[in-house]
Amino acid sequence: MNTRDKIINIADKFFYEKGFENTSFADIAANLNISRGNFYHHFKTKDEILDEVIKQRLKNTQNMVDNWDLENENPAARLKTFVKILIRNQSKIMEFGCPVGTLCTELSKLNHKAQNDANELFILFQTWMVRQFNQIEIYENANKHAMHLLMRTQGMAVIANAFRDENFVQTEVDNACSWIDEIIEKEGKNVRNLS
Amino acid sequence: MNTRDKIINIADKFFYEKGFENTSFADIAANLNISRGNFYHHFKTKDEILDEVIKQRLKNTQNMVDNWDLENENPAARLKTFVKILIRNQSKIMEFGCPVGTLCTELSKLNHKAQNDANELFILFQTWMVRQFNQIEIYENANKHAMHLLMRTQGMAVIANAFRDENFVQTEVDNACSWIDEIIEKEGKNVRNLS
DNA sequence: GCAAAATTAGGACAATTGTCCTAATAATCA
DNA sequence: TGATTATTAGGACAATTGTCCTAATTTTGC
Repeated sequence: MNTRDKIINIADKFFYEKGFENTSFADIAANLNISRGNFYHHFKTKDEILDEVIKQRLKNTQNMVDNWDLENENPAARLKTFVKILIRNQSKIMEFGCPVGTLCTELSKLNHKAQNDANELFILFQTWMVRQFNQIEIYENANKHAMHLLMRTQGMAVIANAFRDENFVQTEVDNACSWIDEIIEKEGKNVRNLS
Repeated sequence: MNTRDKIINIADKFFYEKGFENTSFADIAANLNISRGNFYHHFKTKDEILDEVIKQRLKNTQNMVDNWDLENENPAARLKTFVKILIRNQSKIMEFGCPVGTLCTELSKLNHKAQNDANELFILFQTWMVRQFNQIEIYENANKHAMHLLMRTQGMAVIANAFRDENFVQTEVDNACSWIDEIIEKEGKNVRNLS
């Protein structure tokens, strides 16, 4: 891997674990055993690194949801796979929160110009979930349901991070999965796309 | 108001709006027209200011929920008053997120020693909500329900902050209020404390 | 194998950070 | 009033920040 990509990867990790503002060039340089001056050849500013980190996250996230489409037979299972991300990444989320939510929250406080770019990560999930609801012919409330699931996962991540309670996460993931079943039972129409 | 209290108040505001790390002594001093060196007489460290800010928030929050107890006739109305904080503080929450959630999130990334103190703000709400559920003789699931409502308000705040969508907030507050009604209808027993 | 380009190291830079000192001023109380 | 205490201003301090320069080194392409 070239130095540029190494910088992006470590920055991605540190921005998540320590926060953007609280991660310095020195932190990244020390971790990669490169000199601080070396950065300027690859990135003109720290903000430019952030831009690339967000771009990479967007790409990785898109790949992830694309795989969810392939790996699951129906929209219900896909939506549950989304919710269960809280279980799969449980330890990291309990330690550092949601990578998307905490970044957006921080950039909002910093009034940072990359706010909109970071929000695209949310919008990616939102758009993908709307499509899942549409596939079972839920159209009118598709966006509301997508936002609701987005809201729940963010709430779970914040509380999981503060309380560090595994049982809470499991309970709320189960709740959210039940909610998905209920909504589909009530509003879902396209039976071919249901299990 | 004395200088010490002025410092705490402005720090409280700035820690919320700009974040703890991103608020400097210089910011506070400039806003109060006092010299930077003056701080040391009142607080030995920045962390000490944070401690006082959290103490003040705990006191104010306790007063707030105490008033909710007096102003509402039954637990259902009280719990809804809690949820509707998202409406009452809508513009601030859309701009800066939830004061409790964003502080806990930031302190977690900073691995700051005041994490547990900040979490007490969450616990205050949790404890208060458990008491509301207990009053209508919901005991077994009281804590799960309290955590659920805490989770929902945090999720709403994160999404409201990122999307800045008033309709979303209104819709989800309504959803949460409906959820309260449903739970009470299913599990509530003490009819004297119901409307 | 040599010239051009890409990459890196090392450090200078001005600005800002939290902390802490000293001296001046204001308030308090006998 | 005069002495003591509380409060404040102003700046020093070492450390750290992001930025940017130059010179050395490595890689690349002919």
